[in-house]
Amino acid sequence: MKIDPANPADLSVQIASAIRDAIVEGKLIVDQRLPSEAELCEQFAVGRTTVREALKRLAAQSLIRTQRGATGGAFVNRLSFEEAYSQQITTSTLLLSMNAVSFETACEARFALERACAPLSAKRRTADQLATMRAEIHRQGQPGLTDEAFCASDVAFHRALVDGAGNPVMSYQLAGAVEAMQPLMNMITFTARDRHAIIALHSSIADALEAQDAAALSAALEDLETETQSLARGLFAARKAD
Amino acid sequence: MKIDPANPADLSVQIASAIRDAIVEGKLIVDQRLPSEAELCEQFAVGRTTVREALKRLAAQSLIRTQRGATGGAFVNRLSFEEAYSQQITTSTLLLSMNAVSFETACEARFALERACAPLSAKRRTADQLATMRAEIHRQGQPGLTDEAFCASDVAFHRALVDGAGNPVMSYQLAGAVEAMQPLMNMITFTARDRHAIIALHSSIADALEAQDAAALSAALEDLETETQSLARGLFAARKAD
DNA sequence: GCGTTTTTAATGTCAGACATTTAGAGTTCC
DNA sequence: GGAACTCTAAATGTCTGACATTAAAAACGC
Repeated sequence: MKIDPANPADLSVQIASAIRDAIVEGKLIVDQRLPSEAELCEQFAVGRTTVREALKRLAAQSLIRTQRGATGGAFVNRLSFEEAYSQQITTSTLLLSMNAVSFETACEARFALERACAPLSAKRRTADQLATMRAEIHRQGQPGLTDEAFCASDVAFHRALVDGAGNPVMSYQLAGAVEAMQPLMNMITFTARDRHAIIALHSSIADALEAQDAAALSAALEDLETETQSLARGLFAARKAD
Repeated sequence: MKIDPANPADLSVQIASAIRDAIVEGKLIVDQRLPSEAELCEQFAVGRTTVREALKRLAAQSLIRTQRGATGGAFVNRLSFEEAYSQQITTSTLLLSMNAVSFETACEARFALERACAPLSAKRRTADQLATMRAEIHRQGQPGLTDEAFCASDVAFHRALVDGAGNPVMSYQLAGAVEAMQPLMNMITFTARDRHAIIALHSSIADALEAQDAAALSAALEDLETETQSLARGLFAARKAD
């Protein structure tokens, strides 16, 4: 691992990058301890500040964790699905909000991806996941529920559907797509009639899943997308007219 | 934005977290300049080192960028799809390699997600994307190609397919799934016969895409998954027998 | 006016000190 | 001998002050 002092890029960036590469390439393996800050200073011939800033960069990406104390130090972190989920969700959410992605585009992507797990979810969904979905449907029907709570429940419902595929990689990839929709959905105000329509479609989805009928599930998801898109279109058109 | 000095968590983590929340909640908007390091020191009543480490954490997640010079400082960064792609790819790759995800699981997720864009790609693929895919197919057929180069070309082929859906959100979500497969695929040694079979399936995919036939595209993708899975199963079984 | 130079306000890096945490070795007391 | 306690050492976390570097803006000279 070497850095180039003549490189115009910040030293801490170069050091972080060198260590990251070592991790990605498997030269540093999970739970292995990195040299102490003092040793890294010597190795790269830089001050401690610089080394520390490099380590903070890696810590921010969950690539390493640090521990204080006598046997402490920086260790290569096993990136858990949990950590990766939450990072993905923040990134996806910001990506959508900062790039003015249209509701239509985001919605299309989300439903396309959800339909991808339909066959697997139909085959593998557990009773537990089904119960979660039914519970969320029930919650969505309660009077006095705020729009925000309704959307949150919607997200929970869809996450259960995705998790039903029983494939952690897929759950991870879709977490971002599903959760990042919430702020967009929150922009919508749902009338009682809108909610009723959505709840009915959610019920069809749950029914199809219970019957393990992949075709019905896909169809129901498609209907839900159509409904959601037309709902949004109507609302944005009305708002524009104001 | 406040921090709690009594909190056992590191101050720099708390500060980073406070600023991140402000960005996510929209209190700090894109391209807005953050207070200078000195001002942040005062505001949070901590040393400059601490503030700087917090800023480095945010920079590592591409939430801010810094600029030196008189009018410099830290600015809220517009998270571009490009940046998000590459972050997603590193994270996905590490996630798979560190959690001993089986080839089967990863492969299933990837193909399920790719089938999700089949209908859209069939509708929207550009001539350019089709040409890229044909070019990659041609490369894959060249003799003397290393296994690694073959896999890289495979990834390029599939990315073109995904991009064909013309939905940046979907491309972003799938980038991780497609690219993270490469290291796993690299573990496989392809016989000439294997390559021939894969190239034939790639051609069917390109043909279906050219004809804008969504059903044929889905079927071809399914065949490719079956082929890939059986190829891997055969190889792992053989290796185990050794 | 238009180059050139100087100033200035930032971030980047360094060195040294002290605070805090934690494991483990050592010690004491039953 | 074992349990509780103390001490020590090694590591990260934080603070301070200094200097280097960068880049824009202001001042200057012509």
